Amino acid sequence: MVAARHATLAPQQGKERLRLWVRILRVSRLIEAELRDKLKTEFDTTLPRFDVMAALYREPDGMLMSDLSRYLLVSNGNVTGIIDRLVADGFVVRALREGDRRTSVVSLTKTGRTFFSKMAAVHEGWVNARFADIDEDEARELASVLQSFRSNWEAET
Amino acid sequence: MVAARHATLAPQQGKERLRLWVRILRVSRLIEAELRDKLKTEFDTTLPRFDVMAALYREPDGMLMSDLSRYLLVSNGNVTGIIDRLVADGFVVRALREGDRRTSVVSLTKTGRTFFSKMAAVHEGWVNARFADIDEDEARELASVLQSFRSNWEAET
DNA sequence: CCTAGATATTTTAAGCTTGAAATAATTCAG
DNA sequence: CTGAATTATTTCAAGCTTAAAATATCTAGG
Repeated sequence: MVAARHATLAPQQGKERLRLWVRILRVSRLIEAELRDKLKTEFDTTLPRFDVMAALYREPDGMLMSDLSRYLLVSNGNVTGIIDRLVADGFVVRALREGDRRTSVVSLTKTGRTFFSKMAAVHEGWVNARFADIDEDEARELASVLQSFRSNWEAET
Repeated sequence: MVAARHATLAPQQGKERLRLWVRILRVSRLIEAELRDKLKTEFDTTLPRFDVMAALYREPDGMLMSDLSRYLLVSNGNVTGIIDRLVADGFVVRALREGDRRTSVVSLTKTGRTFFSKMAAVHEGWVNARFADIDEDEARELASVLQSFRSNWEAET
């Protein structure tokens, strides 16, 4: 009977975890869609640009292209294009780095910092409003589960 | 003093919720990246194609393009392209619908159903393996928080 | 019947994304 | 010192994605 129990129980657990994943994905897409829309209409920018600027905002001394792509979990070539456009718009500069001519350090311009800091404040408001229904304890616990999930991931990989 | 307390406490709460959002986003991107990679190497397909096929698999009688895009939370035009390629590969058919020549009903072909059902089983295994660290209770609670989050969303919107 | 508005879908242009190939520069074993 | 391997980035082709415009069809009011 053990085998039989396995046959019915294991799939059940599997479904539960699959369901969790589907819900994480759905919630994250819902919110992303809303943020994308708001960024577009209120700041005439995109989510990927916001993400890149957020990363650079945290590093006033700039980042290498490879640091950016690793941090944002996207490919190298992807970052190149986004940075190209941000440079064209005057929000970002590429600086040559003394001693290693392969790399360039990208960082926000003054204009970029000013623009992003305005955007970040509004963005935080949007997120707070969206998550207002989730109470503090739940938010904290949920965040901690996700955090440990990610730690395990990085330990395994 | 109440005002002063607000001034320090409210931002703190805000940060907590922002952090939660950032973590949801990160976990979902980590997993998506892994699934994309596995789908590519093991089934020579993509995540969007998988998503479309999953939706169609649940509806043997087929779906309208607009149902698909609403369900998947993506734009109309987006679905058109993915379906075009799935049709070209013989996984999906468009059927004219009697009585309304604007619409077409898309559904999986026999080949498509067979292919997807193999893929789905393996996919479920990947997700289970990934979420193995999260225990059942946590998974259930997390899923329920996300579910009610989404319900609230849909009620508000 | 006719046409104005609504509905379903496709097309388009611009930007995002990936993985792989190409370029360029650095490092290090011999 | 040299050249083979490594590292950092860009380029490329294909596919994904969106919002907006274009098509095509349907529905209803007059």
